[in-house]
Amino acid sequence: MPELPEVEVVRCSLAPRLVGRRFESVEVRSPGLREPLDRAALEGLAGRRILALRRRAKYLLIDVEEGRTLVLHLGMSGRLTLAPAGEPPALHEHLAFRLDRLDLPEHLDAWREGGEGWRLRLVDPRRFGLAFVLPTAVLEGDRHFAHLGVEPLSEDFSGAALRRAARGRRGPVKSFLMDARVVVGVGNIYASEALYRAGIHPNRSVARVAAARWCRLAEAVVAVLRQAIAEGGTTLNDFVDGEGRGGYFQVSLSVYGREGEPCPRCATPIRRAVHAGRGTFYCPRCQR
DNA sequence: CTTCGATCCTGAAGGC
DNA sequence: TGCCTTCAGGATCGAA
Repeated sequence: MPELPEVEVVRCSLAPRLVGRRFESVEVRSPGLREPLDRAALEGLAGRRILALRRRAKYLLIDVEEGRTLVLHLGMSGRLTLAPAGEPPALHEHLAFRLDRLDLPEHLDAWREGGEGWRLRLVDPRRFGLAFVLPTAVLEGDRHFAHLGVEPLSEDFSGAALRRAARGRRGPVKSFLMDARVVVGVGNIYASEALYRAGIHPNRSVARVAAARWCRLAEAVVAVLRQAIAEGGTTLNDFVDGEGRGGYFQVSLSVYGREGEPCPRCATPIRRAVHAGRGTFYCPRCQR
């Protein structure tokens, strides 16, 4: 489900409601997701105040007091949302973090609704997600992060950076764009969309992409990701932000999921192919 | 070293 | 209506 824009949308929606509060208690309701859950480490977050919400690649990072960071990954089907503390657990609710209550004037205290406070919960039917705790200071050295490439919305990302990373490599440019060692956060939806915007055929070998086209591709990646964030992410099936609201970018998708529909630019029917087992959508006329 | 395919899991959708 | 197959936004591992 979530690629970079969706994780960013979750982060932005939750940050104002989480930063400054404490995890009052932590409930670990499943033995594991993609990896076993460290019950003691997660429960050890109880009582700590939330300092910041950050993102690295598709990981959401929740920094808490005393130098710890809760790392969450939503996998394919994960949802991270707020719910009233008294609401019964959802199906596949693997983690629940009960939040403390802010001492606000009553007319400002939305948290007072229901009288029981709120909880942050991770629901993930397919259990492809991750949840673990790391010391904040050594986060980047962890095996989940050590190999990751450049952030596409950072200043370090450019056509030149892509071209450099492509040196000595082969294979289709679509697989290259989805390789987290090259650039992070670009998943199956936005890889198709960025290649369409750049006019590059997904099957083109990385060895045959000219310098100017690497620049167009980098610009297309940034434009697609920024627009998707602005539109609240892509809700194809089940993506929602921290408040349970869906996104709108699915309306703006040019090719993804549109096999047989006319290309927005030239009306040629959109085609579907498969790269590394994943569906790829493209216009055979606009993309070369 | 890279690249590809299989794999973890549930649920939605489509064919019959 | 119901049963069966196929496919899905990610990331890792082993094989070649």
